[in-house]
Amino acid sequence: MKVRTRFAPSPTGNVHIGNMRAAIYNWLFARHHGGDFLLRVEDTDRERSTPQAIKTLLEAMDWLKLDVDGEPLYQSTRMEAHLAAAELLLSKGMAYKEDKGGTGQGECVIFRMPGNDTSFADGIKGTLSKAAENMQDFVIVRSNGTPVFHLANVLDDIEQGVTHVIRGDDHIENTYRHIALYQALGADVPNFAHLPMIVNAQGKPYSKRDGDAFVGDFREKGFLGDALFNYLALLGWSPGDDREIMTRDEMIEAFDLARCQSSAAQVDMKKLTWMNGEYMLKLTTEEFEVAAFWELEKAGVDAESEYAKRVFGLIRERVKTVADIAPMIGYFFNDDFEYDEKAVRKKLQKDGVADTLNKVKEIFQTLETFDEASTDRALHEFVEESGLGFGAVMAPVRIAVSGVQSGPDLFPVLAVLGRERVLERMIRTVEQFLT
RNA sequence: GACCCCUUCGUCUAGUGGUCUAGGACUCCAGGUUUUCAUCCUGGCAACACGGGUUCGAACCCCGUAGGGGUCGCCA
Repeated sequence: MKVRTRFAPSPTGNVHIGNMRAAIYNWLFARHHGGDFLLRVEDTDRERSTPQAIKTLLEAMDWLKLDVDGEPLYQSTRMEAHLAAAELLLSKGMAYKEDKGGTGQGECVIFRMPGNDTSFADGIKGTLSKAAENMQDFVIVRSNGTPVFHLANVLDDIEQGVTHVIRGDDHIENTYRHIALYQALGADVPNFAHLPMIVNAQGKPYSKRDGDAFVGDFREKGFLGDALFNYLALLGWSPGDDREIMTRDEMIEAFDLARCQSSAAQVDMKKLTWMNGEYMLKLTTEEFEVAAFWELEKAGVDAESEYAKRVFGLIRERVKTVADIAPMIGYFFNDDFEYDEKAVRKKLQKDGVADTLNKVKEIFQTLETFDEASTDRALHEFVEESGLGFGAVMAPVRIAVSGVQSGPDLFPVLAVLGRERVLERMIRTVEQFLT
């Protein structure tokens, strides 16, 4: 039978990375087996399920390149079928109505647990079981007449022909109920696999306060979709060898539920950042330029020029995230850049620095050409003649033209900025800090 | 409280009875290359939760304890 998995989020405007990882595993599993990966939008909460929220969800999936087979099923269109099934269960005596009283809410429909012990083979955790006496009847239709999650979820999985339900392990308890529902409805029980949760840096479940846990946040922080996908895929799963940076095809080929971890995993931003850096390196020059362009647009800089492309080339291999780009090269586009206080205090405001900068300025003025090779040669000569350390010359010059003490190779930076700008900045720096 | 799940370096993990004085990656630290910055290279620190069994032999099997997490009739 063809494998069919699904991702069934409720669109609330944010997609938690725990959910998104579940989506990734469903996708990987389906692709590995040549099956279908389906989407079901559980939009029964009309308040929160706005068109905007659904759009956000689809964008997140698109960003991670999780392509869906077939049309998405919107749960809100299935209410009649859900209620009809409830009626059927009622008529067979498998469910009953009850007025919970007190609140005067009216009668709800309650599913009657069949009273037998249940166990199932979880694809990740192995055999799980629960005794009948520990399972209670549960509500499937609210007193206001709307179907509850358990009913809707199971019916829609049946409708979509889902063969493998891969979801968070907070659903384990629900699974016993769902199995009873499948059986009561005369449907085949699918295979289940329960993923451990993703926790915050304190090892606790993510809460609203933690931030950091929504897919959109990672995008805003400058991470690449492919990198986040790779990172999340490896958070709770490993191919069994030492591979970490893997292509989609490699991950699809190696993916196996049995190799998934059954304990919770913590997100490590440092490792994600490292991995993202590796992916930044893999970007083509064009892809990098596009990313850099948008970052600068966001910062209000017009970066559509040959000059900008030269600047991008300087930092091409030294950014870890796309968010690193703008702050690293702001001084190329803005003459009123800020000076880093610490850099000024430690490297600039020292005896002799004014002298050094003035001399270097004079040297630069007299150079026949002002390019990478000539400035390089000239500064080396100056270092030798003056007897100053290389760092004692380079650092002040760098801070004078960029405001910071670290950055791309200095000589190319000088060349791209051009003689005029370099001289202006050196003069201004001396006036501002050294007089 | 009841029921269920989980437990290898700080973190992600490899490991399915002997090859484990426990391997890799990220982080961190120390050297080195680069007469700037970053990269890069080499090395180092660092773990089988605890206690009992079973076995010639246990990180791997069993039991217990502790700790963490989840669920507990109208959220999904």
